[in-house]
Amino acid sequence: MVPESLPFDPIARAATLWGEHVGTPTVMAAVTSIMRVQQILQSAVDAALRPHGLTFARYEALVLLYFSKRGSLPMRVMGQRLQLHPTSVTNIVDRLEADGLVKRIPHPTDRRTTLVEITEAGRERRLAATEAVTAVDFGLRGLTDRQTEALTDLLAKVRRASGDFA
Amino acid sequence: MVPESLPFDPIARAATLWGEHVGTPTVMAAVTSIMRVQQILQSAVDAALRPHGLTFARYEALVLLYFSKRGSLPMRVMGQRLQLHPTSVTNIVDRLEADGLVKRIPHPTDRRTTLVEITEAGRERRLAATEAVTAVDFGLRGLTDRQTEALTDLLAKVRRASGDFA
DNA sequence: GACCGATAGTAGGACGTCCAACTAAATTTC
DNA sequence: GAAATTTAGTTGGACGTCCTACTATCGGTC
Repeated sequence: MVPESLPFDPIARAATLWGEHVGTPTVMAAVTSIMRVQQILQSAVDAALRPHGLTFARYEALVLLYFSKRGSLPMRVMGQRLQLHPTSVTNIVDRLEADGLVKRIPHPTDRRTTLVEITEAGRERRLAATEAVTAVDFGLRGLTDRQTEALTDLLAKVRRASGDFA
Repeated sequence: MVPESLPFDPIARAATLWGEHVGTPTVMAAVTSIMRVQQILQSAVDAALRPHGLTFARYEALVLLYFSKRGSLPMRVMGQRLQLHPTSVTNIVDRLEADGLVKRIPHPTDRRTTLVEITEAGRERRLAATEAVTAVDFGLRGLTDRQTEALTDLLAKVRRASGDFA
């Protein structure tokens, strides 16, 4: 989440904080930009979802379950797909369940495993929320399709160099 | 913060979650990549700072104060420079003060204002922490200098289109 | 000089994320 | 087949972020 108002030039932040003091200025500018853009995106999506009583994290979980074959997944798998710590999954499922959007059901054969199943209310909520998310252009309208692809490619290089895509 | 292990291909996440269901696939791939890279960077910096008893947020605050002219700033200004909600500044300063790295002092003329001043211990901590942060290459070694600049430029376009750089 | 809106900061609460430690169950090892 | 190891999930605590609501103070207006 980011403050609603941004009463200054964020570029000044990078200069003030990093300048030539820490690391390569070029690198730090990129780091700061990524941090900032992520904030912007997160904020935009959360704002769109708030009227629907969802956060981005919970929306992602709902979408994940919706598009799963059986409408249910083990919590462990949810954590893998959403790149979340097991405790974060517990937290999110707790809240979704409290809202009646999903429910926990025991795994038929593995008693360690808990399946999370999307409810009918959850399906309806996802539909409404998706309309809101679709209406957000994610502030990426500043880029052409080719530039968007270029951005993704550059970020993919970073991820690869960081051992992502394990 | 991000889980230490990432036992799957994050690209699959974008496909699973978004596919052609929400928005333009190209755009969503970029969004997902930004979210992910931010996670990676945040995680790398936090890991480097943990041995020094700092988080990235607190480190930023410390650096900001260190490079200020008088070694002190009003909390309001800190919030502007760091793009943080006033309550987040309160939180961070609380913790830094508890560690003896900064201290609150009253503003000489405006009694509403609280100045936050870096202590000697704070200066020493910043130095040690900066060495740790400098050693992190932020996973951007996957890019050449030119590519890093290209990345920053693309992100700047996004920020501009989103009304950043107010 | 007395209001009254704007400003600085804090308190309390929600949320998402992590880690460490724990329980329960399955799997592997011997 | 019993013991050790691994795996699934939860609990409790820390942290950072936000929002709403509040107090204290400043400044401008009348």
